[in-house]
Amino acid sequence: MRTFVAAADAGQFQDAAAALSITQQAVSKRIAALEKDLQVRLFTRTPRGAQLTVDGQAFLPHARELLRVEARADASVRPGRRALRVDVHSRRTAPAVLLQDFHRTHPRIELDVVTLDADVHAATAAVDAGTVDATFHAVTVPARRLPPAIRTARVIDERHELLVGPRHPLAAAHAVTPAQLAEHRIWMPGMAVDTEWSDYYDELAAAFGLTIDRIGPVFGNEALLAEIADSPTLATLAGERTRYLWPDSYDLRRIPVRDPAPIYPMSLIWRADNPHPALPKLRDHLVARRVDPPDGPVWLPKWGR
Amino acid sequence: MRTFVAAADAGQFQDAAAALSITQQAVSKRIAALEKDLQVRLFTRTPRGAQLTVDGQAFLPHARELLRVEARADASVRPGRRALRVDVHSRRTAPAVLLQDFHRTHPRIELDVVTLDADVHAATAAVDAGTVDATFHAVTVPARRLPPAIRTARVIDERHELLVGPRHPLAAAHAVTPAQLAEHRIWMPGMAVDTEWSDYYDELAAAFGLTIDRIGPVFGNEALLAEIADSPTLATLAGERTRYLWPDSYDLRRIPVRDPAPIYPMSLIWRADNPHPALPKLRDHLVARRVDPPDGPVWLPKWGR
DNA sequence: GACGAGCCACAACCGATCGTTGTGTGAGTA
DNA sequence: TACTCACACAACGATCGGTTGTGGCTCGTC
Repeated sequence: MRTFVAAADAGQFQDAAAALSITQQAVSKRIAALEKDLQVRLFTRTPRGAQLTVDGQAFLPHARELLRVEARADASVRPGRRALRVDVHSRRTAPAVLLQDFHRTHPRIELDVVTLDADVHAATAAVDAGTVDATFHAVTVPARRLPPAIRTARVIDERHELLVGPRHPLAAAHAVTPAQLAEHRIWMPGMAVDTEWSDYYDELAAAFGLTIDRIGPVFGNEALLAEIADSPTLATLAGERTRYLWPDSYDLRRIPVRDPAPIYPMSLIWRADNPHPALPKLRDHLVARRVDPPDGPVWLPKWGR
Repeated sequence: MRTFVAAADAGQFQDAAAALSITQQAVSKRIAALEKDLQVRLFTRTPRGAQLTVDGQAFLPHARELLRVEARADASVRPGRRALRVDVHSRRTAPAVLLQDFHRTHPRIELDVVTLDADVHAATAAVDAGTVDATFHAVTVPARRLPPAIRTARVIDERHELLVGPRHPLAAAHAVTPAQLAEHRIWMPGMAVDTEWSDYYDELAAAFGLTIDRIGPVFGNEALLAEIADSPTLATLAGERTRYLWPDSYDLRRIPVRDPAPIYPMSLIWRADNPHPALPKLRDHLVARRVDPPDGPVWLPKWGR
């Protein structure tokens, strides 16, 4: 591919060979092999050089694209100049949404979004070890108990919505208060114990007398949404910016939880001595995008106050 | 890359090897070579299989993308299942704009836009020979004088705009008539004689007593625009949907030509027995997009009436 | 019209590459 | 302790892909 592009650019095999530091014969062979593979003639050879055929013309942009993608793939992992690597705990929640927004406004910055499937501590350790450049998590411990090189900045205050089906008693509500939820069953299957999320929802449940039910097999979000759409009693909580997709026929309602609005605070976590040039840009972007303060009364967990 | 993706999908080298019809050892070698090249570990080997490292996770989507691009590159030229290949005489004029629109509404259809730099006859010959699937041109001869397998459909009726700089006497006009243009000099450098375009503009000039000036060296569109921006007398004609880009400082004006509006009629040209499945879709799309009839009085060349 | 220059293709050769078979190592398991 | 499973290492052979050498073609020039 590289040889083909070089030959197309040079207009003749000899110069392309020089540019690639190989012989003209090698270029000829490579092009011939490519043509044989594709079963198509890419150049018309003339005594003045080689000109692209129509097929060659059509192929050229694809070849260039291939080289671009290869360079990006390389840049994504090669030590020293790899893309900014950020861990999110799910590709559907606020951190992923904000990263997508960051990518839109800074399309030139190479970004790799990975999911380590780890809690705060393991993810922080990964940042400390340098396997990822940053992660988004709720920081539940004071700064002095973190590894010394680690820095955090609170960049997300995520409010909640109640997700219910059309037959649920709250289906028509414009907003609900946490106190109102006490009478209803909140279902959040698959939330593991002893994580930052369970800490948060346990404290929330205790504060407002909620019943948050985490039992039941985990069949994934699609199954959860299908169950909720169908049930007159089940409901679940989700972050305001969480991306859920469901068929129109489900007729699910997203109802803001307010007065007070429970806030799930999340921080960007990075290493102070990480020299990646894109890191401060991400931080600035997130700070600028922060909804601060959310309007109306809010509720925060103890560790977030 | 293919081996890496297969191994990542399988979760172990053995199954990937089976899927690729090679031995486990070969997979191991390929992955090791890739890792050595990238200077990064992509898998953690366990007695249960191989799991992606964070680097591997980051690399995987790029690897998949590379394979996709490769498949598209292949499909763009491989005989039998290549992309729909359409010739336009310029990437800036209406046909290219309409193709882009077609691509937006049918993103799944592989499309290759090429420029043969040929007149109607040569382009029609190319369609007849099968080097391109279709071309856009003004058809100046009756259907019976075309090769028997060739079909045409008039799909574009392009109106014109006058392009002038801020010091031109017509700079402030909301519209101009062809008759008004008789007093002004129209500059269209680089328009070769004995082509469909020169035929058209010669007839237009004769019909309204215009002075269309085709002399002068061709430095390209950018140079033309710069000259026009600067001149109080020069003007040029352009198709309504022609994409021109110029700096704001040029302050160029695009003034519709109306009463009557000179129409440049263009047809899609294809071979009746071309079995490419995307061809009828393109034709239908173009017919649906056709502005038919353009409102207000129009002027057409003899061969277009 | 002969000749040289420029460019690409073909042929012979040779070292590197890549896949194969065979074997070793380590972790989990009966 | 022995067995299984999965990956790594080693040796070997075919193929690949590069180089050098050469020939054919076209064009410009004398």
